[in-house]
Amino acid sequence: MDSINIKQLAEKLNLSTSTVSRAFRGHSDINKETKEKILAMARELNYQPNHMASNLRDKKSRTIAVIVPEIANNFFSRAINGIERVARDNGYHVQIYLTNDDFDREVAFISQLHNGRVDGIIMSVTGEANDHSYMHKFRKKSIPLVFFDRMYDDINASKVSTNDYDSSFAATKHLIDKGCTRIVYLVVNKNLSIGKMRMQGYKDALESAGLPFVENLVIDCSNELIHNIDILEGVFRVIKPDGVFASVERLAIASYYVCHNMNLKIGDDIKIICFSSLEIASLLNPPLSTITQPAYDMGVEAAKILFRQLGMIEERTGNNDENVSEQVVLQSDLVIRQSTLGLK
Amino acid sequence: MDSINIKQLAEKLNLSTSTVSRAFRGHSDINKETKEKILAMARELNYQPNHMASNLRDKKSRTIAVIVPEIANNFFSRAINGIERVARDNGYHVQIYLTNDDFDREVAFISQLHNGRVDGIIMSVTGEANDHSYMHKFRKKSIPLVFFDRMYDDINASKVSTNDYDSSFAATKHLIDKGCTRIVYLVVNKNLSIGKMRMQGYKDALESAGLPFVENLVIDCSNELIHNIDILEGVFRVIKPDGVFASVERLAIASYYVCHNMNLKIGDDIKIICFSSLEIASLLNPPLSTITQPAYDMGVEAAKILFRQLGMIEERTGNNDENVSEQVVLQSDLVIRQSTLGLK
DNA sequence: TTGTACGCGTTATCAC
DNA sequence: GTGATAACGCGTACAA
Repeated sequence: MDSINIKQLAEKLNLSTSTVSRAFRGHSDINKETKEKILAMARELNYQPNHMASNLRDKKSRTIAVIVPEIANNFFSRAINGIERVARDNGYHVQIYLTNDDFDREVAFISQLHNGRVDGIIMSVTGEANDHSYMHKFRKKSIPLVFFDRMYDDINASKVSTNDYDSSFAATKHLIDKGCTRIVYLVVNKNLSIGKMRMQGYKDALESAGLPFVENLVIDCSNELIHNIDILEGVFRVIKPDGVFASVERLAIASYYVCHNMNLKIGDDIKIICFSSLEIASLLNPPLSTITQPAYDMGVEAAKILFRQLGMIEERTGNNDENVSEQVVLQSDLVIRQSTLGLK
Repeated sequence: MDSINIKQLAEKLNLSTSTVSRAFRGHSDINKETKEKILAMARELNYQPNHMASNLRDKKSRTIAVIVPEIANNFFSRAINGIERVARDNGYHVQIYLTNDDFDREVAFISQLHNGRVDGIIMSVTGEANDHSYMHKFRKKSIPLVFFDRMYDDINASKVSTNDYDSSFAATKHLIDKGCTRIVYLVVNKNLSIGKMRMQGYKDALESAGLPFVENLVIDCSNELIHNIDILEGVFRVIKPDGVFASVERLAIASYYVCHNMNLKIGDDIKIICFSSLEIASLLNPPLSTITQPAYDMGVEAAKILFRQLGMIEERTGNNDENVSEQVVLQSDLVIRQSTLGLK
């Protein structure tokens, strides 16, 4: 431990620690020359104010937490990219927490983070239907929380989402327009509000086209590829759907594997569309039609809201009420490709 | 700010702060009953020891930094996944820093992190050929550093890599075996040691097959898809290679786009193979042959080394020298798919 | 313009 | 088994 502290630096300069401190904070008046001298010496000795100490003093960690289900996932990694960008611009640091869709871990993270370690939290929740009233306990504390994409409706916090209902409606309608009549809806977790919204869009699109909503066509899947392949093989064999609407990317991927295995021609025998952030959707065999969410922008928006609540950015309106929670809805893009078109 | 501190908690219990502190640290002897009473009250008042204060006291942040070029990237996001896993198991927190391949940012991060904010650093460097002697300055400090995948050879630190040379040799040999004679090598940054290793494997494989190494067949690319497409269109038109060895995934992706545009049949007209962590390589059109790196495991290894150096894990050997830097080499897998096979 | 002194919240050391 | 106290490193009110 050969790092130097403010006291030692002050001694070397024959100055008091307060003066040295001032040189870094820029605050109070300080002689231009002494300041330069201090900074020069600091550079030479490679001194930097200890953050733990500074943070303890002004009760700010200059750090935010990002809690997500997983990171090896196009959507979340891009969102984090956006968050990091904004955080860095504001001089903040970003801590990552992965729940792996484990509710207990989520609770543990949330609890641990309310001890001054971070100034705010951005999160996308696990899908567990458990009681999440535990969060209320923390909502009363001063640390702001922003949800993005996956959220708990019953928690009062700022939220960044996309127009899931409209997108789902449009995607389902697209399948119907292309001639599908037996469209399965693949979902991992029906309890998530986002899952509900997407399913509602699917339902309503069916209805408005005069097609019945059949409970059996809603397929519960998991996060395990192997498991999903099992499930879908059964579904494709028994139900013989002519359309697949996957609420998340990995379910479309599983569908592709199964179709390839079963020699089903995607686009012809069965049309597939899904929510996805896959940048190479057009390179798949066949190119995959997607509802593309603005993942990066969602991260940026979520972070901006958080920093606004942290007072780092001027309020959007003249309103200075820090407790107002913002709701932002971004638009997804429906990108039609071969998987829902078939042979041209 | 309605969070409570140890003093207030102590008052409410008619105890001293030391006793309360002990209840949490488990340390010294403490009456079972008082301890329980304290923990109960703590739970009720939702008290948690302030980490800034604890950290300041014992000079540990229980936090590590992960510096990577980007996160919206299969390889890095999986590696981070592995790192987070190990960190969490050790009760550590993970901070993410993205350089976006900007050398200045890398330097800035490294500098900022040496003020007690983190206890250790895991990083994959930018490709810049600049002078990185600045790192030496910090190497002397006590905070441990572990490189993974992309590293600076001249910096003495622990390193986790894969058998890049062997993989490259094998991949190139595979192309040659499949009949390729004009194989281009696509690279983003030739200055990286990893780039050099991979190119050497390519070179040596050519040589051992009696093929000449032609400087013109080494194509410098960038990180911009649009730009790479431009470059590759020219290359494919003028040089007319029958084989492509992409040193990173995104260059293979760009090649796919270009081949699709130019109506080149991948696998037949031109064979493509690359380093990649793409889980859906087999769903591409055509399925992409890859050298698959154990990204997750690399993250795990890097983190384990770091924690070993932090003294969190018992040393591997009986050797207690903390300054010994470890070198770990993991094996990549060569996975042959249609992109290098052509029509069966 | 600079120096002095205190407190941020915790925990280890020492005394009782 | 418990309480008082000092110190971690910094930043600011106050004094000079």
